[in-house]
Amino acid sequence: MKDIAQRAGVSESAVSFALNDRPGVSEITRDRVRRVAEQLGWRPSTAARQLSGEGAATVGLVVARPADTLGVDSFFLQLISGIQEVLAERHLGLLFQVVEDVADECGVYRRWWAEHRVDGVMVVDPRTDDPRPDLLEELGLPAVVIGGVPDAGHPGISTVWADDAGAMAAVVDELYALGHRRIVHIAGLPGLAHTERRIRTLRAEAERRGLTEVRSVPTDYSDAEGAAVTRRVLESGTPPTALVYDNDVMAVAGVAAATELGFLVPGDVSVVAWEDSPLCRMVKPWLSALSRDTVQFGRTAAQELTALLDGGPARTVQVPVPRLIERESTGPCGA
Amino acid sequence: MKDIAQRAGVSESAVSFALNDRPGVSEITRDRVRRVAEQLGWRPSTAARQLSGEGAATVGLVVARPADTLGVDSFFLQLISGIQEVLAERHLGLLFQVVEDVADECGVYRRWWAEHRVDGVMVVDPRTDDPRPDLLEELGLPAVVIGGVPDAGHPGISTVWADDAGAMAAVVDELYALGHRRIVHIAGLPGLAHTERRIRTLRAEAERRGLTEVRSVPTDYSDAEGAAVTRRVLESGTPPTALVYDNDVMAVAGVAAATELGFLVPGDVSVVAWEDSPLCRMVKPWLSALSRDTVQFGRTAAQELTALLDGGPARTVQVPVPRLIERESTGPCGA
DNA sequence: ATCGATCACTAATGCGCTTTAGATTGCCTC
DNA sequence: GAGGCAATCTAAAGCGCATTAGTGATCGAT
Repeated sequence: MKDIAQRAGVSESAVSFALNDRPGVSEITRDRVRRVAEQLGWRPSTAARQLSGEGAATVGLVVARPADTLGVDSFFLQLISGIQEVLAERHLGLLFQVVEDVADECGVYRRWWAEHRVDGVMVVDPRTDDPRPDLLEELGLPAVVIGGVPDAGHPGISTVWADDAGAMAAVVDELYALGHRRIVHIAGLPGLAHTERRIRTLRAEAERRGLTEVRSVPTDYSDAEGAAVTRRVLESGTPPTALVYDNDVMAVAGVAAATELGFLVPGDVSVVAWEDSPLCRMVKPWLSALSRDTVQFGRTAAQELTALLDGGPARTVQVPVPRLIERESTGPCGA
Repeated sequence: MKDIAQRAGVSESAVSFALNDRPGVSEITRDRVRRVAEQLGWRPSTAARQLSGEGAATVGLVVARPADTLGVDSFFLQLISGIQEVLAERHLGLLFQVVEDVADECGVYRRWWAEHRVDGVMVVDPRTDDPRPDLLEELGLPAVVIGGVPDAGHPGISTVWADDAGAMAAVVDELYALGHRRIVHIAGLPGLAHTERRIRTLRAEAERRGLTEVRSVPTDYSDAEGAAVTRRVLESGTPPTALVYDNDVMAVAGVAAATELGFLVPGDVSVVAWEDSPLCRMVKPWLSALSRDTVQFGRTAAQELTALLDGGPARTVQVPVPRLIERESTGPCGA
């Protein structure tokens, strides 16, 4: 920057004004400085900038999942690439961290905050009794919760959410219409907010229709548990005629398990996967799935965060309800 | 830090000495300062630290793949979680970015370098005629190339690599032993170094054995192309009796496509997937796959980078050769 | 008893940038 | 033509830390 000042024949302050579109320099000087800066390939040192009051030009994302259950679904990378698109435009960096559990995650937030490493964070996998919003509010770290429930309790935190309840109701509607009365929901991790919401909605919908043989079984999202639970419920006295899996991986593993037990899909049992992905079209029968635009989800979340960083108010925005794509794994109830 | 100095009754310099294990303070003062710092939950501002000569305490990772082909395989998240493990110990952050192509990637490196944002980077998906090592060498940015070939041309850059050639040779060995003489390799992206290496090795192995009906077909790694190529080669006059897929996703899609055409796996055609993952055990038949410890791969790479940051010499380290796990999709040649 | 050396600590500088408080000039007004 | 004002620019301070050059005090050696 000293170089620029020298070459342009002005003071460093003038350079700062010129490059940050601040008043105090004439247009011709501004242009000259800009040209010199460009020519020199100058970029402001984020460290120096940050030290003098600006932000860190970085947002954080921490994922709390054990390594082995992390890579199985494509959700995260899709989400991240959506986030990136928006952040890249504004030259914001994404600091990414994988940890074991939520306690560690809180530790990371505290550290980032103390080190002034990030201007804001994106929180994924919101949970019931989640300590993170409280913490972030306390730290004063702008945040957007991805996939949470609208939460009036934290005025500084934005929420981007999909209507899982509505989607679950739609799935039950459709299965009911197909004649299914015994439905098992192979759910995801018990602590997650959207898992609980789906479970509650399923129960409510069942009660509304007077269905007694409808239930949810929580799992860890892994293919192994998906298959195991599938075997268990299908081998019970009165097996369900429809299975709803909370992710694509379990659905695929479940179909394989069912087939092995001699159950035809969708003849004997219908299957719905909550997350759509190429996977659902890679196995036969093709899986009916709840589809949403995960990349767009990420974009929306990042937009909310940048809005927050710009001093905007916290908002709660809803992304489109996941749509049920009926393929080959759902059909009329045969039992 | 000023607070700490005040509360401990010493100067800021003393605090700095104490907390950085530098000589110049007595052990009792050091302890006292440490206690106060801990009590206050103090963490050094990375920005300030960086400004006074230290590094950014951050390493960068940029992935150049279009969003939709990104999430399909579990490779990246596995790799990243391995990387994280090592970085977290040293309180190094991981700056992550997804871009469209290598040109953009180079732009990101230039920007990071100019902004002093990272101390080093990890390069993935090395290519033939890759511009990145040259660039990084020019910028003087410590780097480790993940999955490259040993490269003597860049003294400042470490390489962590798996012996794809050896693995391919082992696969051909095994398939040959099973009686297969017509083999098609459904390869990955043409520009990638390991793709080319696998293709070359396959050709060499074929020539060595006098096999004429062995070839590679490059793809974009997607399930769609995997299935399409599978259909094309199986419908040709003399279809291959063994297929080697460069990733798990294409292998699964390929098996589905083959089955649909009436080919039995492994009766009519054997299938090997290059990358092992839960996916390979989720479909029937279970896929024989080349397995390696991707998380460990990431750990090794991160260790090399930290060694480089500590001023160590650039090295070339090899991770274990992927092992062929024979499951149900390979068998004796029936044709 | 005096000098140099060692130890424990403090004062002051600089990293690269933003920003506030001047300084200088030209121009307008009455 | 003197005072005032806007426009354009410069000087200087400060962000939080590391580091270098100092400052006393204590100690052992002569």
